Amino acid sequence: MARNGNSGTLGKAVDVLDAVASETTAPRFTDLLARLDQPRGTLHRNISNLIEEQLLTVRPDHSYELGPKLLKLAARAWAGNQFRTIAEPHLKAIGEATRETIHLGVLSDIEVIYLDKVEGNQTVRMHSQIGNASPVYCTGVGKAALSVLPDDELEARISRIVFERHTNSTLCDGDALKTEISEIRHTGIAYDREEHEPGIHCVAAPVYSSNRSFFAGISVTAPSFRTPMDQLTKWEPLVQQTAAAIMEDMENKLGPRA
Amino acid sequence: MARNGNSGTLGKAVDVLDAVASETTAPRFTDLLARLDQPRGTLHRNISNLIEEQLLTVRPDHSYELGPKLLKLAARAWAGNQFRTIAEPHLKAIGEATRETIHLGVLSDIEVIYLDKVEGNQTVRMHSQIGNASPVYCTGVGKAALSVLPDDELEARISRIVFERHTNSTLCDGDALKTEISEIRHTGIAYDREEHEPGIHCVAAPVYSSNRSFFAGISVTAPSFRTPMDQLTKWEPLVQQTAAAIMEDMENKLGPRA
DNA sequence: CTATCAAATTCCATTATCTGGAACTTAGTT
DNA sequence: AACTAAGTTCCAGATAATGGAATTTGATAG
Repeated sequence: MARNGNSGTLGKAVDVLDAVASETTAPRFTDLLARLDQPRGTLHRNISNLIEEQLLTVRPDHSYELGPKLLKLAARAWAGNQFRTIAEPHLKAIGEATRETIHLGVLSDIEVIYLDKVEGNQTVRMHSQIGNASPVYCTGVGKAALSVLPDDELEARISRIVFERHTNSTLCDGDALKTEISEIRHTGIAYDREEHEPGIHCVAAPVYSSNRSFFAGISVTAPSFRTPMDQLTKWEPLVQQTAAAIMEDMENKLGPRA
Repeated sequence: MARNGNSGTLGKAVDVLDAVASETTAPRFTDLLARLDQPRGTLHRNISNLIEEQLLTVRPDHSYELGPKLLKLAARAWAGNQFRTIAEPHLKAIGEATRETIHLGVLSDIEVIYLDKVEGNQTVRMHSQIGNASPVYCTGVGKAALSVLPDDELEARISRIVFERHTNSTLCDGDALKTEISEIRHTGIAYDREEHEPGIHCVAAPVYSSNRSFFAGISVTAPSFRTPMDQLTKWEPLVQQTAAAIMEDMENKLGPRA
């Protein structure tokens, strides 16, 4: 559980933020001390610096919370994100075509971070998902993005995964995942067959640019009781076309050279 | 324009993030070099470290963009934010009562960072505002929060403001602002009379806890063509009651001691 | 295709900053 | 009031950041 060993001063500081972020309940000093093997003095000063920068906040009971400055930076990160901006109209289009939820996610080490979400049904609050990170191995976008990675990178990342069972369809070992990835490499389509959340499945396609080492994906997500598997299958071409259209826009807008 | 002088290694790194965030167009290395007086070598390594931590991303044309990791951290920061969680039901309630847009913002130096937003009319995308930072001197929430600051803090912060005219009602000097703050201190209500955006005005009340040095505010925002000033005036008690209710909840849930 | 100039990246001896063990202070408990 | 656990401060030593200069890369023009 101890997530440590990031090098450099900045790395240590980010480790602290990660530790605070990954606790479900706001940690106190001792909790962090136990979790991150940084010595007392060091940890204390790292925390003080983070508080100084508004990246961390102290609660009245001496527990720590991520600071509002992160929200400010993230708002800019979201608005300024080039890939997201380019993809946006395409996501809206496929959202209207399918009337289901569309996700745009980018690969970040062994997680998928969602950059955007278009709802078929507009009742759910948007921001509840933006920025959320999910494991690669049990999401459509994650597997799609993995499938376009060069072999050595794929190996390296899979070896770093710590599998956790989310549903009884979750692929829980590296070999099963590798087998599925090689299929996805042929078909160009990835499925999440209720592997992350029971009752939810999706079709996904990769969106990437190898020479920019950029790996992402889009997906159409639906509840399985309402939208059966064969409907997802019918959406395959649409998902692939949308992915292709986004990649084409990227090539054009970013210039054809690497 | 040069925003520099933050001390410590982490401070320098955050300066870089701030610089990238505050440029409207993604800056390249030289742009940052000019903006932040960090020497070439130093800046270069700082940038590399930030990229390593996924807090910054390089675009194909060597310009820099804030990284997806910020979105991940911000999603946690938002979800875990204690104040926001406590305020949420109250915001919903006043949102339903007024059928207008409700903002929850927290004071961060001389800016207001919006923590939450409840729409009267649900067509606008939620996340477009979360995390957005606005100047203190021309927003209702900003002025409300300033009004509950101790005198010395108030002075100090006002002296740091660089006023910029947003509309022709914007208060553009410290004295005008101080005069208005002292009125707000009596009434407990702040207005933004189209001072930030033309056609938009709002009523706001402070939400704070001096002994926790926590300063924030809530506001009801409306387009002036649809909702005239005297309607805002009628909402004064409601806004104050909501603010009071949030503060009471905070006292109860955080424990009465400082 | 090659020359030219600007921008980006690397290098490394110096030095400031971070490190971390231990002593100290504060808060909560029996 | 005494005790225990949690949080904070201190400072000599080690490490990682600094920053000027040299090198490489890349864009633009001839």
